[in-house]
Amino acid sequence: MPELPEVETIVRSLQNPKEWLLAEGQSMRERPGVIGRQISSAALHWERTLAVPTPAEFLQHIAGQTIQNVSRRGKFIVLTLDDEVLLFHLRMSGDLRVEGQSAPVQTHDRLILNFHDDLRLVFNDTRKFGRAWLVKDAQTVLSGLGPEPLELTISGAALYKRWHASSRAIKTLLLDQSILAGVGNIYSDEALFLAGIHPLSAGKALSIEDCDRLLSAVRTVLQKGIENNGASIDWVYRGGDFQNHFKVYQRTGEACEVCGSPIQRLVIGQRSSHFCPVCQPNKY
DNA sequence: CACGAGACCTGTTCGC
DNA sequence: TGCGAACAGGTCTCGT
Repeated sequence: MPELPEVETIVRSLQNPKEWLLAEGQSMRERPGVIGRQISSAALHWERTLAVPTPAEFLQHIAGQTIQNVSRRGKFIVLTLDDEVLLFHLRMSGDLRVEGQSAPVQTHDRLILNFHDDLRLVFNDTRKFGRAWLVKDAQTVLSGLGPEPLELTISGAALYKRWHASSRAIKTLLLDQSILAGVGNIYSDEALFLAGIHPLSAGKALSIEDCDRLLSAVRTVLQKGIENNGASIDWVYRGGDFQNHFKVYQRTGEACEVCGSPIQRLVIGQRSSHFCPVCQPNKY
């Protein structure tokens, strides 16, 4: 499910500033945040959800800690606790929700954190790919990530250095989290369309201008995704609206909004890629 | 070392 | 209708 905009949406809902909720006309009871809440106990229903430490150590260490902050790095959700950091990666089907402890446990709930005040935080993950880490230093988990695409510290020229050094398809390079953190299959396809770049283009075939334009396009689609609370497809992840703004993703055979050509689908690096053969001329 | 294929999982949809 | 194949927001690991 989740790429940067979906993860950002979840993080914002977990931060849940009171004023924002009131502006939306929602009460704390309907969309409670987790900052400031103290964990009383935890339950682990699928052991492999926990990357580190062991279940016994986790259950012992987590009890009594208060959530001091919630943030995002790439596609990771970072909960800062008193003594340690709890990180989640939702992978394909993970989700986090906050609810009362009397709510029924759901089929794919994998990890539950109970708070002292009758609320709980639940990690639900149908496909069991998601992971949680409880560590002293978040960097042990996050150190391999490239820069945040929405931060202004990264430039097209810096990406050109990485991309131009590779003969791999730019579609694959966009998914490489060590080059740029947070872009996934939906937003890479949408960004390549916006930039007018064919997904099979080799990194080394891109000019600096191409890289500038592609970084701008990545930022544009990520921002639009965030503004629309992410994308909701199928049964996974609810509340987002960006699926109604896709130009190419999962639109195989439909007419390109710009030129009318049928959108095509290709498998690149074992991921499906959607593109307009006319607006994104092949230059690899 | 860089790259691609397979593995990890469950659920839905598509084609015969 | 039934049943297997294909496919799904991601990333590790292993072999070449």
